[in-house]
Amino acid sequence: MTERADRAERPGAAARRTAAQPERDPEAVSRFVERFAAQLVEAGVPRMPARVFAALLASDAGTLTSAELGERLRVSPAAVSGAVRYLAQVHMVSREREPGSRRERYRVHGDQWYEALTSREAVIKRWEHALREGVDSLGATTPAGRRLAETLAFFEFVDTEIVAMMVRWRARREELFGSP
Amino acid sequence: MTERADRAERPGAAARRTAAQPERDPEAVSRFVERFAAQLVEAGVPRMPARVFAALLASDAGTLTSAELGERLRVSPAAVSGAVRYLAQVHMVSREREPGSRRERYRVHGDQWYEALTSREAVIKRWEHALREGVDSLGATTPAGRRLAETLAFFEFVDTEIVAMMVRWRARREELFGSP
DNA sequence: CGCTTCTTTCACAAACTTGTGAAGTTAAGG
DNA sequence: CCTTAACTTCACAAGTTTGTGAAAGAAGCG
Repeated sequence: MTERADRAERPGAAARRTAAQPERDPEAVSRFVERFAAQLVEAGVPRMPARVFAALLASDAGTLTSAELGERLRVSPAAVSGAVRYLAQVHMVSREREPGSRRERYRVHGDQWYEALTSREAVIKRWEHALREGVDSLGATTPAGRRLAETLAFFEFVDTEIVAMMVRWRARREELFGSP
Repeated sequence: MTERADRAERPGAAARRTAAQPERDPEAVSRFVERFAAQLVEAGVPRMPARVFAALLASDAGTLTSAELGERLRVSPAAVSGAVRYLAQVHMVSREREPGSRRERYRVHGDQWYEALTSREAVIKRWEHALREGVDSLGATTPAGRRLAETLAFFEFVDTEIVAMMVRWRARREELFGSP
């Protein structure tokens, strides 16, 4: 990826923008969405969920309807549906029904998704389980068994550390951004 | 000379098995390898690299040659080659040339790979970069911009925390397992 | 109630991944 | 030097994954 500084905007633009715009410069938003989504994809998130998620992140309200998502990402309702199902399953978004409309609204929990992402509780638990089995069946006193046991200990350590870390984060966040 | 690896054994364990096993019960090893690999796959690691990595983890010496890997996993040399290239790129294994032979030896750095896995330095750095761009182009004072800024702050926080955490881990590890 | 609007499900085609055999490359050992 | 063992690269076939259009399924609103 080369340096293609195609800025659609000049410094003044941000100031000029006023309440009239439903979302700021769709160009810029889309650029961010695609770039951030690409990074998520590299980290192992399936593509469409990554794009949907990035779009939600970049929305002012932090919520979008299925229709809005389809429109912004230029994909079919079916694709949105699938992506949202995935994201809900891994707790990166939640769905809310808007009372008085059959529209569904998807929301990124600004302050929860990255906690989920970082800790990956379920994933780590399964690793630990597999490692424990390995230690048992290879024998805790064999060189390989010892290696597995150490790895297991590491993940257990991380588990507890992350809990503490998130506590510190919430404190720091308050300090930086004020109370939620 | 292929079979001189994997032999630093304990008396008790050796008694239960027949003395001449090149690796402990290949059945059990293979079962662990496939199960652990499956978990890695679920976490986003490509299949063959995951299997190769698990096989190395479960080897007593912590190293295997390309030929040994191919044999244990029942795959072609080409597959091993590709998998190893991937793993080396993400620093989960390193390759060493055995002097006096054209065999290459792949090693899992018992105490480094999970550090790499956990911190995912490069990945997080790229996320931060994408987020910074996003804050800039959406405007730091817009709601969406603020959300991105907070996410960015979180990752920066995690960066520094993880460094400290790994220091604590090394201490704990020594305490649990003695010096490296 | 039934119309209308929105969402989900399903079968399938296109696009991408993976692993293979075979040919190519490198370097040890005669 | 030439042979040969060991690994790598390449083109391609098999197998997945993805996203779509079409049709069916909810749910407000008249």
